[in-house]
Amino acid sequence: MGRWEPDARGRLAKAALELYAEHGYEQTTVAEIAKRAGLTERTFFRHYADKREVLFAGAGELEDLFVRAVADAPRAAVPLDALTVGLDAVAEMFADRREFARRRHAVITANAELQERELIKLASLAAALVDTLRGRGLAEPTASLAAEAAVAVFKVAFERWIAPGEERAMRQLIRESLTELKAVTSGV
Amino acid sequence: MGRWEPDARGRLAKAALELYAEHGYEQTTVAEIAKRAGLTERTFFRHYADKREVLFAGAGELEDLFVRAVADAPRAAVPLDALTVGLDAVAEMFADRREFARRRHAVITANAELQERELIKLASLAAALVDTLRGRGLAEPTASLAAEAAVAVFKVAFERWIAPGEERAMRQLIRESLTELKAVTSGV
DNA sequence: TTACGTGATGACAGAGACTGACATCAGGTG
DNA sequence: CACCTGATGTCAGTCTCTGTCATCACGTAA
Repeated sequence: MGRWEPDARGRLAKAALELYAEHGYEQTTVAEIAKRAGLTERTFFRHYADKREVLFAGAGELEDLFVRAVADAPRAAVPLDALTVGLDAVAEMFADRREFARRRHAVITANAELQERELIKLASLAAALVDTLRGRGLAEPTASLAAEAAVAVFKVAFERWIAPGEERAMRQLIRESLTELKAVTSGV
Repeated sequence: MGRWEPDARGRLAKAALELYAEHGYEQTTVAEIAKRAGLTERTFFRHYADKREVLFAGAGELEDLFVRAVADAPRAAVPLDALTVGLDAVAEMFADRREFARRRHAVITANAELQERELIKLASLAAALVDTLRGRGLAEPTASLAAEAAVAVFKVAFERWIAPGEERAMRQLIRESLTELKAVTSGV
């Protein structure tokens, strides 16, 4: 056995989600999270930049996955179709984590600071998509608008996917949201 | 003359923007802002909920203006046209404040925490637009997608409007961004 | 085996954001 | 003149987050 219990980072994330869910984000102190994980407050801040970031460790991977899928989409694909390839990749990644996503999202929805962090992660995703679309030859401001549209579709589809009782696959909800977006922007 | 210098709130906002621009947001303490405004730190927090909010006092008015314009758009107007009425109202409100908007936006762009706050203000705007569109009879998720699209158009047009050397009116940039959005979502 | 470097953690002090409670006091009101 | 009100000041305290130094199991090389 090593000197320390393994996976300190994961233990902190687990303790934080539990405590945020049990007592609320604001009512939970970092010292409490660290204690439940068998560590000290100082060590928490070595693993996570701040008290919010502990809920968003997976955002980078989601961004990488999305971006890579868009970049690898057929060169002939129209921007929105390339973005759809990325959306499908994200849907697949989430597929078997619906309950975890529900718990996590309930915590975030209950607190404005956490929503802010979620929004900037989505903004970062949008910015990365803009770069990728530009790399595919799309000009501004079209690239920004297409990226924002794709993120909007993701947001809407995700919220529907985690709605209580919802059982349809995220991929299907993404398809429906894309269709709705096309309809509403075509001025019907 | 009254017991206190007038417009404490405005003095705090002015001092904060100046100091954030001069030394950066993080390097500025609330005590310094209060001192420049001739007040104490405690009084700052009576006027603004936190150190960031002092830059976003106008967000509520922008939201009200936008929402009211959409609500008052002709009943026959298609969602995107109603939203365009709102965008035009916002453009008019900004018209004579381009230099102030540039200074303020430069401060926000330089700091992630301030960007988070900006994003949640835009999310609040989007949520208010959803309510308004629902009031006009639009169903979900179409209402959410239309609102997100309108906010995306605003973001893109605003950024172009404050770009160095840009002199075109915001209304025109909004028109162009709307056209781009329609093109990209129609799959061209 | 011994000496040394490395990396994850702990301990501690301190700055700064934010809050609650109470004090102050000019101006209005009866 | 007594009283109330509202904006501000003062002070103590909690919590987030950071810098710095100490600790110590483990791996590596002489």
